[in-house]
Amino acid sequence: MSRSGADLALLLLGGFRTLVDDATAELARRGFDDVRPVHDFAMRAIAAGADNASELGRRMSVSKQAAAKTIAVLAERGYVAREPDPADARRKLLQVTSLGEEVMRQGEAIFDELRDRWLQQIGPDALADLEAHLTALVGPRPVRLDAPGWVAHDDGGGPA
Amino acid sequence: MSRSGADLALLLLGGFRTLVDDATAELARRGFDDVRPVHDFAMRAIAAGADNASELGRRMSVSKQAAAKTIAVLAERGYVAREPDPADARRKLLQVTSLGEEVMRQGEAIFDELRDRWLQQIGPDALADLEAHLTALVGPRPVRLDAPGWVAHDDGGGPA
DNA sequence: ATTGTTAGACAACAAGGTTGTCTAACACAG
DNA sequence: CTGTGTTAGACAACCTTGTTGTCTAACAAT
Repeated sequence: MSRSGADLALLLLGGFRTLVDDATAELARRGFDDVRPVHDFAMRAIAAGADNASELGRRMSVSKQAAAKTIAVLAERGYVAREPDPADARRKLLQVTSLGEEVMRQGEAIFDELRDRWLQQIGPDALADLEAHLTALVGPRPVRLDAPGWVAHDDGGGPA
Repeated sequence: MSRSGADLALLLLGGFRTLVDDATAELARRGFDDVRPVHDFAMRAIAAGADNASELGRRMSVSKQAAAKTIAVLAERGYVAREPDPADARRKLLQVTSLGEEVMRQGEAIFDELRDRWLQQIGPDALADLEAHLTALVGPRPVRLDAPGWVAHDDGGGPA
């Protein structure tokens, strides 16, 4: 019964990965095989007002160089456009293209469907509790999606 | 305030990262500043019987080359030792050193303390529920800790 | 003995991150 | 207007964790 703290961590990671892997697979099935959740996340930040690389970096708690790399990929694949900012010649204005918006729409729908499936499995009350408790525990920390070298151990059951 | 599926994913990631970041920081504070949770995880697998690179790769659902790289790091830092296997000249026997065992011990203690803190915050019942539900939702999938970009690489590379 | 499988090493490369350095452009004194 | 500081973005070197591909040595089994 009594689980270890490491199990808990693994469980959370497992939940996250289950969701994300399924979503990515489904997104690929729908024709977008070159987008990852990070990209979606970045597009959302751009759409929400982070319209230049430095700002995007700040919002994602990542260096501006890292942000620039992500943007380069996104631009290359046609999900965001870059134009010179008329108001500041240093800046390049970012804009999510209609293709990018389509990805965000589909991504959202897929994640919602996935959540719905969970809802069916454990019931609305349990899911609401889970979310509420997690929210309380995580607190108001900025969302970072990076992190080289994370996880912990398994213990007890042993990796199957 | 019905949340979106994406929020749920972010919440799970947030929970995981909270735990892991705190644990890594605490481990560093205790003198182990060159170990990451992945390393801990690998050591545990080794201790649990994955005593050669190929087997370790299999258990961690990762290529044997990736496993070999991790082992190289672990060996370099003195957490595992490699000796030739007398029974099979191809193999190199892996063994967690006493230093490695110390890390595992500390890591376990830290994670348990962290879980305890959560327990204090939301109560034993809520935590038990959270774990039970997550377990049900994640199902029996193998633990993978990889994922650059959080998801499938369409194409890993290799010599052209 | 030939044939097939496995372990491990080496190499090239992907994707995401980090610093550091540099230039162009802005902002704001004085 | 000019000097000084800050900011945006680009470029480059490098880290980490992963991926394939290729190769040799060693084992296994016909």
